[in-house]
Amino acid sequence: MLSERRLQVLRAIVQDYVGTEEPVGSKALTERHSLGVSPATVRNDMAALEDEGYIAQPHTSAGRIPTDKGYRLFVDKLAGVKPMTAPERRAIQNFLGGAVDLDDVVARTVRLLAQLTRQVAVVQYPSLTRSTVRHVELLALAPARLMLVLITDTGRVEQRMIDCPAPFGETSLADLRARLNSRVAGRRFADVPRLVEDLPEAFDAEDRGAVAAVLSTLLDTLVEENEERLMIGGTANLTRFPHDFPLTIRPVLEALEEQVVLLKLLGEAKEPGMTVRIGHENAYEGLNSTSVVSVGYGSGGEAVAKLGVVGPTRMDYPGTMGAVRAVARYVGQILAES
Amino acid sequence: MLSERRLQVLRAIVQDYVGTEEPVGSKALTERHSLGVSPATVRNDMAALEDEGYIAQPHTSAGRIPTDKGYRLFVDKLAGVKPMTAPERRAIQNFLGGAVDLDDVVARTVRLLAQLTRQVAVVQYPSLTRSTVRHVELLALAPARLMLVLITDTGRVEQRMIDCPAPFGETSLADLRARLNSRVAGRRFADVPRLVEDLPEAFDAEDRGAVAAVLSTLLDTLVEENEERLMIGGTANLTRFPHDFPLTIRPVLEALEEQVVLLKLLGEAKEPGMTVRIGHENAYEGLNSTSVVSVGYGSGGEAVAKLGVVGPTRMDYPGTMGAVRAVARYVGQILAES
DNA sequence: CCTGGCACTCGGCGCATACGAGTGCCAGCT
DNA sequence: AGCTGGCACTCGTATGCGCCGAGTGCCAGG
Repeated sequence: MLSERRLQVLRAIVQDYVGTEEPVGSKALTERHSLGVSPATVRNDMAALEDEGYIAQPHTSAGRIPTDKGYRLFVDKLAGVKPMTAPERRAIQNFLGGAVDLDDVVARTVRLLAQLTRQVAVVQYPSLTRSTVRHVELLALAPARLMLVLITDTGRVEQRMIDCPAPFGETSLADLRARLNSRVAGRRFADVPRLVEDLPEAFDAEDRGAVAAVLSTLLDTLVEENEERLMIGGTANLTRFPHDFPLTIRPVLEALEEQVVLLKLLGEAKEPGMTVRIGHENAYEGLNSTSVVSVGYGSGGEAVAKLGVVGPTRMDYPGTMGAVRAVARYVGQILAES
Repeated sequence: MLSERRLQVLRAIVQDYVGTEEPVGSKALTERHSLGVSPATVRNDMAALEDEGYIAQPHTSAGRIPTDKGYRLFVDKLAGVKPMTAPERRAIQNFLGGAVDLDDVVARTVRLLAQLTRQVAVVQYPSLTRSTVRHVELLALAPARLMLVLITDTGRVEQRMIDCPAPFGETSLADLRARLNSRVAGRRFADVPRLVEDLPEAFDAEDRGAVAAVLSTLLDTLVEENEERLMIGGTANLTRFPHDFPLTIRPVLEALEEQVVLLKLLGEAKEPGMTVRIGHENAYEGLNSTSVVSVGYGSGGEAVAKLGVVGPTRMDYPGTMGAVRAVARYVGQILAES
């Protein structure tokens, strides 16, 4: 176990390194933080911390920088989450409150997160599976061609074309529309398959084919849309670190284009709280020198999607986590209102 | 006027520079291109070209690189558009043909363009104003609360909430829905305002308020959606040029985040053909060392939106233009079919 | 267990040098 | 008149060298 002072030394190293972006030495530490001991003592502590793998020196005769393990300890034990100030909260609320539709909410959230953290922001669109159905609409575009429109409580709209095996009368259509809505409106997507199971039985034989087509399209839509969409912003922030730069930026941009990678990344965060993945903790190789801070957000008590930021492992964790948490909360509020 | 040979020299310089990314000297030119004259002669020609402003040297005693003006001449007079090969065309068609909905079409188009050109691709969503209405749907979510869903012939769907001044009966709603559709279905968005102008008159006084609310929301939607959306991809390609890099990449990423800038950029291309904006021809300062190749695309004969790529001025213009044109064509086809 | 002192390491920086690609110009040739 | 070979010149880049200083590890003493 590390002594209290050694933890403080680690904390000081992380803070200084994050601030200056340069390896930090024992002397600088004692000057900038009142540890109450001499540089020599700090040197001993640093040697110990290095033995334990919390810090490392880029080369002999240079200061120390935190390792992933060091950041991990810092995040878990040494740093809190820095709450947003009241004016910041107000600004967030105002900015998000001005959104006109779901796309706009997501777009604003991305911008906001990127600005607050000065890092790359990633926001997942509210997922279908965990939301509920607000309305299902069926339109006859042609006698045997329907359009299915699905509206969620988060304001998302999905539409699909349906080619029916046989023409479908206007009254049957109205009937189906009414029955469908009475069964699924207000229900969770996950429950829909069970709820519509026996619907075809209520119809004449001649219409059953069409009803089945509609239902299968509806269920398909629910499944397909699990390949969820994301919005990304703040990539220009990647350029804030001019030196280590060409090495790290390339793979990060590539990762950001691979939505699959990103979705996995966000998806990994299973627990209700915030998740921080540091450096090599990220499964994807290109993100080995970045950290990902993510959290779920949702309209009710339940998370419907995730959002987060991607930045260098050398990031201001308390501040970033504070911003991420605050934004997630307010997006949740906005979604609940609309 | 420049002699024929001098034009060939310019063409050779552009080609070599694009290939090697290094200033090209007189000797290398005579070796790689059979110009039939000696380096000394080429030197004279290069001096002349430099006087005219078509090429420049980064520093004394270095080779020459084309200026924006040089590229301009190259694009206008010296280079054609390199057509795609048959296998490439097939690959494009297959890839785009697999799309399931409009979002997917746009997403695939972006990926494709980025891959083909190895540059940053920008695709504008098909615009509302130039497209036609496929269907307008009205849903009663509550007695005095409606949802308007607008479906375009390009498969785009827009929805809006409407709070009515007074409750709106189910029969009136069906009536309005039918009247609306009979008037605007199949018509161009631009014509909609004129077509619905007198609709309120067909309704009882008690319903007119609600009808007016619906119409005004509909018209708002048409206008608002002129703030059109874009999709971007291939930003990782920005890192293909490791040296001049930190300087150019930052402002480009910033520009790409400013949708307004991009929309303007694409919007500038008014003519039917392809537009190439080279370096300083771009109004936006951050893009002064990049070129933008853009073209309109659309389902019918008419362009409904634009797409293009952003890359360094030192790009393979014939190849890029070929790819952009081919992709635009096939996207148009796909949209027309669906 | 902390501290001051001391020898040592090693990366970064400045400077001087050498190299070579490329140029401009000129005199001569066709 | 235009092309060519030759030549002196420029200047950016690469290379090698030496210095400097931050930072370390270790040790002896408080």
